[in-house]
Amino acid sequence: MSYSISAVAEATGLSTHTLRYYERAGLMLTPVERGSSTHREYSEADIAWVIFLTRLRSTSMPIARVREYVELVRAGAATTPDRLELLARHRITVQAQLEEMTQALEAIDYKIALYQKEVAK
Amino acid sequence: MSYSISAVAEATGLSTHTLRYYERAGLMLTPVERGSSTHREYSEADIAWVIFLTRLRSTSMPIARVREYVELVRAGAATTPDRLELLARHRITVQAQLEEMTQALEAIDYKIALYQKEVAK
DNA sequence: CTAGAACTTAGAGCGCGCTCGAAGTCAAGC
DNA sequence: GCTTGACTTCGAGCGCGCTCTAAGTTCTAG
Repeated sequence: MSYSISAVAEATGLSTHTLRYYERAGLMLTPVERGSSTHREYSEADIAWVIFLTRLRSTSMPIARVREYVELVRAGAATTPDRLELLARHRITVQAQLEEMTQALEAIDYKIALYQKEVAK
Repeated sequence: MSYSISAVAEATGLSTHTLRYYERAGLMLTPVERGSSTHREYSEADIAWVIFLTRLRSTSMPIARVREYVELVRAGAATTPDRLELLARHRITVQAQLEEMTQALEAIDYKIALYQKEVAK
């Protein structure tokens, strides 16, 4: 079973523009298949990868670093330790972001509480 | 007691460039005082505001929306309900970001675990 | 008093990550 | 077979948020 680019766009929340851009940018594990036509045919595995990709992006991994990671994957099993390290490093930044965001949420909630008290008067 | 721009930069982690940029962009509650010279003299309140500002920014509130908020604050107590709504709306996006990031962390941890198993072999 | 570091303004420049446009090709339904 | 809308490539354009530059002024230490 394969999926059109618009189906994948719908499924992932990315635009078709962005999907093509990611492919051009070398972020796919392999170029997407074309079947008999010139149209892209995404496999389930492609979609799973795009979704993981968006996880990396949503935690602000720069596209260049995603590409590094992709290149390691393409280079085969020997790069597992490098991939591990890349992800472990990224994990640290995600943790930091989570903490920053939690702090920010507290600050916002504090102000909200003040304003609610004020409005309730 | 007042603080030089470089002291504030140090305290907040922003660059002096960024601090001036924020002021120009209308993100300060009032323009920073100049005392007897042309140099900025930040008050404690200014610093507290800059820090809150960075909380909004670190949760991806666009500068234009921060400015809206600032303008409401400047407009006085009558705008409290509007400020409340603005922050409440923003809170929703912060929650969403937190959830997205938590999901991403899980995905990353899953891969890390796989790689660790692989490496341990 | 002087040297040098820190500050000033205003505008230009930049990096990132898309996003769009143009011009053309292809596929599905009538 | 034809129309209509989705697809193709590839380069240009854009919005955001800084970041830097230049040229000049001011503060501080010796």
